[in-house]
Amino acid sequence: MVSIKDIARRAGVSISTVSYALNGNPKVTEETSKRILAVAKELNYVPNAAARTLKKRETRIIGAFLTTFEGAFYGKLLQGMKEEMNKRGYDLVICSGTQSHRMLPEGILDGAIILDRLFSDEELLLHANRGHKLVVLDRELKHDNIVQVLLDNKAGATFAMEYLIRNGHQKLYAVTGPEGSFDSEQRLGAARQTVERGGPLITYKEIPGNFDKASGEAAALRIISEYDGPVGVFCLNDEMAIGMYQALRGTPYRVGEHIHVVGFDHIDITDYVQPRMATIDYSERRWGAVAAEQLIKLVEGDSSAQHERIYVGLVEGESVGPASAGM
Amino acid sequence: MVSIKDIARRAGVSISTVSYALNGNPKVTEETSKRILAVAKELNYVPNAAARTLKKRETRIIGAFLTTFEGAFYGKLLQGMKEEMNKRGYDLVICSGTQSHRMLPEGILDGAIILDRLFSDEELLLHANRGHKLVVLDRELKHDNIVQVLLDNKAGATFAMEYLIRNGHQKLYAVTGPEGSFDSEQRLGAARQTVERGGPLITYKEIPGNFDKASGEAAALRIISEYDGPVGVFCLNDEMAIGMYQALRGTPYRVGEHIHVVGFDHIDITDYVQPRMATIDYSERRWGAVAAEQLIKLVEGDSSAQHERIYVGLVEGESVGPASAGM
DNA sequence: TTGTATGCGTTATCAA
DNA sequence: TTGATAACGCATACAA
Repeated sequence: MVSIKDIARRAGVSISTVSYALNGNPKVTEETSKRILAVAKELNYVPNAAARTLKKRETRIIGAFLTTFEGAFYGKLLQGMKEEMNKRGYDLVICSGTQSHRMLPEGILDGAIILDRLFSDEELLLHANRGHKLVVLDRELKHDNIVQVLLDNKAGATFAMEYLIRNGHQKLYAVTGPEGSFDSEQRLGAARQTVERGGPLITYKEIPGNFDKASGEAAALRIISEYDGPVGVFCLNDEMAIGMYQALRGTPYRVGEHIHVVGFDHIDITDYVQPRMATIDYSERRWGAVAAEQLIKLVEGDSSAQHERIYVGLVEGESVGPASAGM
Repeated sequence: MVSIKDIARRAGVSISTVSYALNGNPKVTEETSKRILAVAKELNYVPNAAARTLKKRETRIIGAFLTTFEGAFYGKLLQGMKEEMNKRGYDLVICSGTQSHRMLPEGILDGAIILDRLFSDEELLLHANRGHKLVVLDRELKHDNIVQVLLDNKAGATFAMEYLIRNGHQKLYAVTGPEGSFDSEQRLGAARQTVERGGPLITYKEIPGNFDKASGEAAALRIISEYDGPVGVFCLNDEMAIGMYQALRGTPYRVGEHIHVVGFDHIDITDYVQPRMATIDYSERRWGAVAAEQLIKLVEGDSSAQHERIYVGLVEGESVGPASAGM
């Protein structure tokens, strides 16, 4: 391994001069600097991160923590984060699993973005108390070192339910996400509120789901078994709505005619299915970028770091028609 | 920040004793050790990674490099890697983009697994020459510090093409992956060989694809436009085969009757589509685990580290029927 | 069994 | 403008 000491010897200067030159400090002559840089390149010098970190107490690496690498993978979200980070001179690494949590307190990461319910509130607060900077995307958590960047789930769920009601639907269902999911609970809360405001004629049932295709299929079967006229179904994510489409394919029940469906997330496939699926849209990429931006502010001590909300919108589709259509 | 110095002071011992105690060195008394550990816990001590790394020249962190976080994301592969790594006391982080390459030479990573054609051979060899340990999943590269863990693409492609030929197909197509893709090139090579061995009656065409759904759709249109009897199509990955299914849905051409399709990868959806898709199967998880295992061997200087091949198998499906079916 | 002292590679203070 | 030196937190050879 080649260190600044080697460069110093070779260039006939002291290590401090080398350090200055490598860091572009103007105190050192253009001349010397040039010579030193040349020697550095010649020797294939690469700075040692551990040494630098030990001195400067920063790594310029940010970690994003996920529950798992499998399944729906938030690709655009991570990509949005990465691009924003890189733009600002930070690197992003994706981590998963309890074992990797150590990287935060050990000082390998300058900060972390959390999208992992298995990372407990208590542990996060512990890290925050030790001075580590965090952005949470999956919970509400108050601390000076924690910023929340949350999806506007309530607005989205309200849009979805109002869309069904506006189309005349009075028999409503919601297919939920897994227990403990922040997104699911927020969406569900707003859905219930919208139902309450909808008047006494509305009936509303909740079917427990899991945010996966299988639970959407199961929900479809349950709805069919109870069917006695057109219903409006708010699937709390698109994945389950797709499952519902698939389960209905072999039956006499048609989406947008008998079963009216709204999803959430606007995943790619919703634009291609027949009939086109109504869903709630937001920019995953922007979500990531905003999270990155706020975290870097926190890390750099910029006091303008603050909680952010990611806005959502309704995408209409033929998966929802007037209630009269299925009579 | 609390260091071993603080613990030493508080426990009334020297820092070396603390260091010994924390590292479970039997030289220190049960007594003292207990006291020191208690103090460490009380002060919420966490070792400083930078300092430890500077001394020991290892981080116990491995990086996996991907081209992008978006799109098909090798979830099971990464999960397989992660589990194997964790089992052996290493952490895995996922990286993407040129900027993050620095982590290898700077000593932040003990080794890396490469699945990113944008990481050039030259750069990899450079790192290997500096003593860094690598496992490549996406190319052949010879170096003492590099181990290859490659899918048996040739066997897979051969299985796929032979399956079509065995079913009597003589008009064959291959829909390729993007240019420069190692997997695509290997599969294509084996496909051609199989065709040559298949005899003079066979016609064979290649349609350039991109490993995505859209190019599968495009390929379907092209095949339809040339249609004059049943054809066998080897899509070099499942994604494109799914695209082909979709494009065919609105046409009079049926999969497994007019257009006979084999994919590659055995992604989940191939089991659910109608008709069930024939494809080439392998364990992504195992691929990851084997890569992790070999890399750790390299890192730890175990000379038994060696190139590995991940075996594949044919999954039959109704997407391929006898050639006579579509007459 | 415990303590003293040194060095890992870098940054940064201070003196020359 | 450059050089000598201390310090970051830890591991470890050696001394006590």
